[in-house]
Amino acid sequence: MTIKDIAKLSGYAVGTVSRVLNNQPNVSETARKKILEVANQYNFVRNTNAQQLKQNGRYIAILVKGVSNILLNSVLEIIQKHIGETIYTSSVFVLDEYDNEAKTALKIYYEKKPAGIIFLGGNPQRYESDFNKMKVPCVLITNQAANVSNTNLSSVSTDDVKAAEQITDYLIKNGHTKIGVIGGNIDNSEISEHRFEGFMNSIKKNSLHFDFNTQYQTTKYSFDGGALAIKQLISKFEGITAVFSMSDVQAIGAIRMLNDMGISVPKDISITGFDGLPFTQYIYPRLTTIKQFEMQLAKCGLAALLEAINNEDEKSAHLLIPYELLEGESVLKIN
Amino acid sequence: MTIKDIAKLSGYAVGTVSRVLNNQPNVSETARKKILEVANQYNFVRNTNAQQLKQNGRYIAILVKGVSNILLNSVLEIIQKHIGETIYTSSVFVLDEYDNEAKTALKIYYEKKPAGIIFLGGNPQRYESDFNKMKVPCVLITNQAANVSNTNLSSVSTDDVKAAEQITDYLIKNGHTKIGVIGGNIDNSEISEHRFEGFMNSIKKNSLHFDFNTQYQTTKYSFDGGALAIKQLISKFEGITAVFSMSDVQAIGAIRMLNDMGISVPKDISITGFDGLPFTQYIYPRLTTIKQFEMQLAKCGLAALLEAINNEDEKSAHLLIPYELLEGESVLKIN
DNA sequence: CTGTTAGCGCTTTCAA
DNA sequence: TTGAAAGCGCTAACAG
Repeated sequence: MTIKDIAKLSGYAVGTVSRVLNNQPNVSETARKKILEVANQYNFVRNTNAQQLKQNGRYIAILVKGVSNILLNSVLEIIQKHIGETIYTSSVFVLDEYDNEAKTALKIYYEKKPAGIIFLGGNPQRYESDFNKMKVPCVLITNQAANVSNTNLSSVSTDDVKAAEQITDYLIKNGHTKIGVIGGNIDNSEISEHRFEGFMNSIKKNSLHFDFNTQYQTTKYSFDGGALAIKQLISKFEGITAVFSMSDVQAIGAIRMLNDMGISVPKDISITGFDGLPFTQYIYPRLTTIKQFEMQLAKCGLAALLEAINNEDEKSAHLLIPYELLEGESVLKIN
Repeated sequence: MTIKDIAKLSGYAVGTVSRVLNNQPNVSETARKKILEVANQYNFVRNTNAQQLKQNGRYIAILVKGVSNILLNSVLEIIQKHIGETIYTSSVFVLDEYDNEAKTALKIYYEKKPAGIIFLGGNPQRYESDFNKMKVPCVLITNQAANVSNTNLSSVSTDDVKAAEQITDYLIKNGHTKIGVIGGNIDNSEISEHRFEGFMNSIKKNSLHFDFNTQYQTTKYSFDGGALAIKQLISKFEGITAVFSMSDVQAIGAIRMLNDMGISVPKDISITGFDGLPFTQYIYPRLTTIKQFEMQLAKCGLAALLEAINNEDEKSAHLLIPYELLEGESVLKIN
């Protein structure tokens, strides 16, 4: 079944069929009806390869960095659904933590000539030389990409700075002053940098003291990372009563490790997370954390990309999405 | 950059360039070298749309049902990586729980003319009329598809029956005889059916009594599903000391609900899960569960598909992958 | 409003 | 071993 067949069957020419299928004007109602009828009858579906070959630019590539990231997966699902309602087609490429997202994107860029690229997670702009070769609108979702010279790149992310500040405020309000931090490397992870910035804003605002060497533990964003980090933090930070952890998974890993060491959460140590993953609200103790809104991240991200695709002269945008502080059971009020 | 350009630049014709790029014979070493050199120099990448348009059949479609399923996501990641090492290209389509995977697959089938289709999760064969229209090898991963007339469909899954039997044996060995079950609808979920079959094998083998009405609670595969189910189970099944839950998420939901009701796991009630998701080993109590091997599911699944693609006359295969019983802390030895 | 046709970039015969 | 050329299914420009 090709449009040629449909043309023959309907008695019209391929041009007319194509016009109907693309909802273009300049087609009589009669023709439209007849052609649609035949197409439906034979369950006709356009060959996207041929279509894409002609009109380079009805295609959006989605790169997901870290499939095991539950947050990204919800966002992905929403985005795919919405793209389906536009004139664009899309497909998704899955990368693991160690892949170079810019390199992969570049390959796809040459291969498929997409109209736009969506990065879920990752930091493509870090690999400047590859990234800048792409002359296509890109949007980075969940990670922030401000301060980037490349005007192709928009970003939509949670306001990490504000959120981190608020949850730290919450710890302090509950009487904690000796707060340790579990996070990523603030020198090469934008996310960690922003969350640390927010944390420090709160610390300063409340005139507390913070010694990076003894109170901050750099580690991976994983259960094990959290487990390892808390062990070191406890041994080097005397009197610690609370931990600000930069992700839910690290917090969960830390809590488990504390349990294994005979230290109870929140009785002995309070802990907060970041992300608001569903499962954190089903464990004991329910985690006090920052909930990110997947729906908004997804919708705004896609909207920003489409905007950039359609308005050539549009500058890149950098949006911040609201968040919510989930009060769980992992923080104890002291004093 | 098209192969035409490469042809011009290298002094050869497009035909020769194409042959080189496809590693075909009948090309002189000189030509091969020269062309590869030029291609590399200009960072040439073939336009896959044009390629696919010609040779319908170097493309594998991957349908993922339920993105939030962590197990499927690991499997997906591995599969995509491996396809990259073959002559095939792939892309993934994400469906939610309520989408009809057979319908979606059929659309892709017409649109893209794939060489094969991989279903991660889902039960496409349930929608026979649509499913049977597809004359392409398909493989279903994580779900079992035996007893299916359609010889296009292979499946690779964990041996649910055996695994369920073994973990039930484990409960019984620990002194439990009053065991409730939290699972899906065994009438329309193959997975639930198999796991229940295994469970019953153990029950019978150990000459225990089981009353479906009071001891089985049907519910969704989700945290909330588990939470709701345990509540009902407890109220209708007097003397219950253990719960066989058909998924980790249901088990976690149930444990949280029990906590909220002041019932302790495993002190008052023992619970087992199924899937072996990473986070179940970082919570308290560590879940006793069945670990499925993503790596093997992925590799065998892809292998089965490629096999079916290459050997037209090959019958569909139905593989069972081993599993492992993870002994956590959610089961108490009684008696 | 409709039909005809060039050509997207590639692979693959066929002939040289 | 190589080149020339047909054509995959579609869109869009042009002619009518």
